[in-house]
Amino acid sequence: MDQSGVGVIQTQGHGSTGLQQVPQVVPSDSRAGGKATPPSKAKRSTIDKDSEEYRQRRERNNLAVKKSRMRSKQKAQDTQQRVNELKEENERLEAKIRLLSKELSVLKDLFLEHAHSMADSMQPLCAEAPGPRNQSSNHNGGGSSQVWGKLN
Amino acid sequence: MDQSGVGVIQTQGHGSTGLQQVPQVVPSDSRAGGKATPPSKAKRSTIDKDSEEYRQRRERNNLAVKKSRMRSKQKAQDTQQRVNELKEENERLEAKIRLLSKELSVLKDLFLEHAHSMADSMQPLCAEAPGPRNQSSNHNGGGSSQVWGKLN
DNA sequence: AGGAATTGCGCAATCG
DNA sequence: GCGATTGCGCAATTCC
Repeated sequence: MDQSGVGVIQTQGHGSTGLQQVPQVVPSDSRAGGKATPPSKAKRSTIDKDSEEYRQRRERNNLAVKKSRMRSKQKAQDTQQRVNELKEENERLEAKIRLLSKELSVLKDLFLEHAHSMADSMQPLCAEAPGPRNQSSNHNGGGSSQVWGKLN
Repeated sequence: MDQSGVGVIQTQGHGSTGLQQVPQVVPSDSRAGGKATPPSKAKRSTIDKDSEEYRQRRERNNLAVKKSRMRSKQKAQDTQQRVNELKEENERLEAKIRLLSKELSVLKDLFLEHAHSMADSMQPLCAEAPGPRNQSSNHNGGGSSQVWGKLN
């Protein structure tokens, strides 16, 4: 980068780049709201660019601008990074969900098995034997499952 | 906003705002790499601001700049929104994890209860009675729990 | 009243 | 050669 910015830089007329100009801003009146602007004195319709005070103000503002832009850029970067962090966390959470789901599934299978063996040991009374011996609990993809209906 | 930009605007020297200047860019040589810059012809060290072609280039560039900045801003906004979306999703996932954990806890309690009643029904043989009657399964905050050790 | 912070804009140098 | 980026300064506004 370079950024000679051509314009009106030198604090004075130090004469380094051979640049010269005399813009002379003339805002005519610089009023938009139409309020009452006591033009008392009318100042000098030409903002003396050569004024010491003017240059100081400009320089301070330029500094502020640079600072503001730096922060703006930094913030953008931070936001981007936040996105990455959140993405990672999301994956971790999803992994955990997969794990918990699997555990739940296993436990439910164990439960069914137990229920069946208990039913088997009770031959005399209540003779009932469901068809399929089940195979892997209820694989409900994503519906809270609620254990099994009861047991909220 | 205004953006008189002080600078060198008028396509010509139509003289409307009383602005006047004679910047005369003189990059001296505009060389940094120190490579060989065949100064053949040497062109005109002064870029005629009044050139028709110059104004066209500037105008096109200004347009491009505006466009670029718009996109940049848009991108930043999108990124910010992405953060919000990810945050929401994160909360959803965490809620789901809480739910699954609770279900798991309940199931484990049921399991223990069953185990105990089964042990109770077996009085004669294997006379063994652990101390505490357990109270609410294993509340391991966040360690995969692995159901109970076995059953990977 | 006033300075710092923002913001829109144009310029010029670079980049691709 | 040209559009896209980028750093910078200016000026108007806004914020404090």
